[in-house]
Amino acid sequence: MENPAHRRVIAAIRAIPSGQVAGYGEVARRAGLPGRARMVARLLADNDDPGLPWHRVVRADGRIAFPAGSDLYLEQCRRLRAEDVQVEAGRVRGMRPSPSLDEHLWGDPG
DNA sequence: ACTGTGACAGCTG
DNA sequence: ACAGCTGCCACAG
Repeated sequence: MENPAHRRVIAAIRAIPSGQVAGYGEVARRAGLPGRARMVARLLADNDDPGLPWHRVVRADGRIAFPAGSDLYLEQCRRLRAEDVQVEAGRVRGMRPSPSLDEHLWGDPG
């Protein structure tokens, strides 16, 4: 069964262009459902559509959501690399952790 | 209604 | 960058 909110999330995931990634919370936000990151995760877990680019959804810090070494982890890693996405230590390059208070106040000294 | 769990996020040390 | 804690939402028992 599918709710209107579910369709939004699925659409948001399908909207992620190849070679790019988005966080769970990001997807939820784009779907007009701020704070529903867990919902995105649940939908993906329940998802059956092989055409859905689920591999483009990662954690907010760019890390793969699966435990390192697991089948799904390896699969996602493989798919991302197939799209020329730099993946290192289970983490996607280009994503950066949320700015800490220090960096936010003082700025990045570089 | 309460509790436990999970493909999460944000802040703090 | 890493670990710990808290807040959050949805679902199953």
